[in-house]
Amino acid sequence: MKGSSLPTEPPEPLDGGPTRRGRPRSADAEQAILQAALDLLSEGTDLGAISINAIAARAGAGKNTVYRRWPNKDALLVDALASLNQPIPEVTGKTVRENLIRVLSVTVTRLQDTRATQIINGVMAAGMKYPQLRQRYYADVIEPRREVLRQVLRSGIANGELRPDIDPDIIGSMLTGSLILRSIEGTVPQGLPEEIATGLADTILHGISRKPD
Amino acid sequence: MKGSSLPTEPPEPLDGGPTRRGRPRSADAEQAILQAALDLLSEGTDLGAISINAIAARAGAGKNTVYRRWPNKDALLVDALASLNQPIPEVTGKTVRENLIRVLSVTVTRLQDTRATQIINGVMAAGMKYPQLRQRYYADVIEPRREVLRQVLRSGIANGELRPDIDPDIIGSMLTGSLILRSIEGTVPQGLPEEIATGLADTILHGISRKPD
DNA sequence: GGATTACGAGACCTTGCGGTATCGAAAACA
DNA sequence: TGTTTTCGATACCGCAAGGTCTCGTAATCC
Repeated sequence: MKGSSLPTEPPEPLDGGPTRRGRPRSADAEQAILQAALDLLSEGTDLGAISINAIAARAGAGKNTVYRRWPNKDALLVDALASLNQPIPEVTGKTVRENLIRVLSVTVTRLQDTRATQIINGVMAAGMKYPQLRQRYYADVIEPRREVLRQVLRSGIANGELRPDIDPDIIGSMLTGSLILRSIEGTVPQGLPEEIATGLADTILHGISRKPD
Repeated sequence: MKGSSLPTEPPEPLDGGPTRRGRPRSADAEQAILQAALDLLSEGTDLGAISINAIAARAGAGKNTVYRRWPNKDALLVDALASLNQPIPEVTGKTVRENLIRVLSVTVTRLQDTRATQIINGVMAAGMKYPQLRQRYYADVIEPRREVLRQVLRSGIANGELRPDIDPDIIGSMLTGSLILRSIEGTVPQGLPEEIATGLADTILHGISRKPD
């Protein structure tokens, strides 16, 4: 199991010499293959069960065309997931509450998309079998968003809106953990993302205790 | 893929007639097989990659001995997971805070056990490939504990300790979701379970906003 | 046109799986 | 002792996967 983008990859110059002799590689085929892999992922098939045959067939490509670009299945899946990157939410609100709601709304919206949740579960399912894949998904998709969340909390501490003794990591894990858990369980709340985000934000901001003493 | 404990299972009487003719089945072998399955699970291998061959070899048993007891791999894994059941925490505290800390402490302790977390991740990884297994794990292990948590919260609402407008399900998902998420990420906090539980409980009870206005 | 490379399709090989069958030995009962 | 059942081990079957190779064809450069 070798990763992609290793220096030892002769069959993927595509850029080195400006002069290529024969028929050029089809960028369309490349995209079709990546898209087919994501399609299969989003259908809930677990990672181990996705076959190169199926990907090639779905993409209308030959297995040859796949293996000319990626050395093995792992590398292909890693690249497919990497192409999922989505814009990170901007936090331009005035208050921590506003920013929390904004960030959480994006996450809720994302999780309400069946395709996305299936892929998330699939990646979780990758377990140790595809450690690179999971690692990369975390680094590329999860972590940047959690960092935004942490940043919101830290700035809240800095400007005095939040208690200074809280741990942004823990708060972040409570907020996103709640959503991730419900995603895993298949019980993602289906209301308006803003309302759900608002509920979470207000809960974590003000707590659940009746007496604010 | 058939489940276990179906009525249609002739090759597992073991109790019916008090008189069995030949050599009796070895209870040791049965335990060894279940234990071997759990061992492999706890080593992080994902469920799909655990083979009957490996289980039998690890248990020092023949495949025959396995298939004489379980009709197929699914049934064996389901039984293996079922043998993991642990006592549900009792909630005998006076206040919601006490009970929350107690319940969460048990969960933290459990997640701090590498073996348990590996198995949890493995079950998550089962995804749609072994729906029965995941279903049963949820029903037998996860759900009873979440129900205890919900009960604590509901009683807190009933006796006025908690605001009446909160949703116990959401609060529960924030608390356990935080821990599950960190378990998945491999960043389970390693301090004293009581301290970690206390931190979570107080956070959710009093919120993070500075001014309790 | 000729050389070269990529194309889709699919045959092909090896590997490993779940599951079955067969082996001789061991443990119980009659 | 003889019968029956289970034991561990292993050969075997059918299947599906990853990966390689070979087709005839299409696109690009010289």
